[in-house]
Amino acid sequence: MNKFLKEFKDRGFFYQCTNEEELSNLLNKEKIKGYIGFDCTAESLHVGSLLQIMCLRLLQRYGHRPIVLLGGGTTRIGDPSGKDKTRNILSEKEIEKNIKNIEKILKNFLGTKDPKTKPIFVNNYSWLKNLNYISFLRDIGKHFTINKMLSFDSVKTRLEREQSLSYMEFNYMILQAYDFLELNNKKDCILQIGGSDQWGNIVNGVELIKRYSNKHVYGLTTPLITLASGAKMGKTESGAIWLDEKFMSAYEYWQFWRNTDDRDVIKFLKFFTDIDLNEINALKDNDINQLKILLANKTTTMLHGEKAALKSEKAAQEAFSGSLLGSNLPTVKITTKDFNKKIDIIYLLILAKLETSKSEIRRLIKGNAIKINDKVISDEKLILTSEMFKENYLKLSIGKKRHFKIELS
RNA sequence: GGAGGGGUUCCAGAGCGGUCAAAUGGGGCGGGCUGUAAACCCGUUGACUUCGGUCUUCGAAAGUUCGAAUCUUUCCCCCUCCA
Repeated sequence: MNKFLKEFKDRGFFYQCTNEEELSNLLNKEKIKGYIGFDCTAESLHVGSLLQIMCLRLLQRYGHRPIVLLGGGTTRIGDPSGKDKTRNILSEKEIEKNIKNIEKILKNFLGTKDPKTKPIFVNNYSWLKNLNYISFLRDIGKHFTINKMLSFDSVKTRLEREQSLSYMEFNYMILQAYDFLELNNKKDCILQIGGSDQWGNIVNGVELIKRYSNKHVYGLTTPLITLASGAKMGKTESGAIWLDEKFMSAYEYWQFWRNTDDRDVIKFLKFFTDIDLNEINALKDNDINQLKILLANKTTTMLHGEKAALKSEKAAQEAFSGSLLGSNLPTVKITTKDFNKKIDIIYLLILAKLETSKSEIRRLIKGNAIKINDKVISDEKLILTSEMFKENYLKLSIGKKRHFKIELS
């Protein structure tokens, strides 16, 4: 088997392939281009897309060239896969903004100096916007039968649930197939990778290219990641795990990985780091907490850089082990002016925007959750005094996991 | 078009004139145990509070009543069955 495919499988990325043997042979013979499409509905990507990104990284590592397709056009339509309702359609401006930001994020993962494997970014709006309806129907539409389109899961579930499926959305799969054709024609792209929910869309593209150009191209899908706890990857109650400093700090990102379930650690090391598989196997019996730190460091480095990762690790050390005042902790500043108003502990948390509800803060205090300099605060009316500050800052903890440096300035 | 069922706090889902800020389960949050894990146990889960209470919530609006999530009317939205 081709080496890339082997590692793809060994890391657990593999779910289905349209023609594994042929693809393997081809990959042995030449360097190819492969693409993944990203939806631009949100301003940023979250951990849910990370597996796909890692696929492109792996491809790149084996000397192939990744193409990132930003769905500027298709986002204007909305993919019905996995949705039981029509999505909100975004404005042009929003989509443009999202695309720029998502591209920036992906460059963190796929950036390289090697011109041969440098990622190619394309926006399908550039070819979709000018499609001529009649010629599109004649050239492309004729290759799709309604009979088959109706048999796709994404369509079937909608119809079964009697949720309306607009003609616009119904066309999504054709457009995605057309994207592949376009990339094949213009960029000589012969592989599309995607999540298992994209299988139908991917196969459509492969078949369209076969019919239209009589060329063989391939599709590869990744499994849906299931966590040991049964929850969905990357969604916590407090929100998505964003791959973007703007929405989630490096420290929080680091913490997300540090808190991985024991049972998922090895799996995640394979999925989300570049660590050699032999090395991971050798590490298996190491202390599980050390492995989590390794995971957190590698993933954070990849996205936010090594400096940010190390800083996060340090901050975590300071926050969780001992009473050392953590200079690397997330910092919240309060002004001397506010301090002079004799603010109490409740107001401090509001002022620092760490909590929004006073009732909630009272509850936390009753539950021994609030600490100043590692001492439990039990008096909700406690006024901040200058003795609490050492060199203008104090450590404030909410629960066991949220630690902050409050700085007086 | 005809006949029914329903919209309740983050979710599921009880309540069907006062004792309802609303059972129960899930989730969240906090505490304990531990390893910043899992499992388990306990507490908590509308807002504000001088901790006595006060204010705002049960699809929307209006009404009946001393008093409504619960009754009436109109409106909006879902679902099931029949044609």
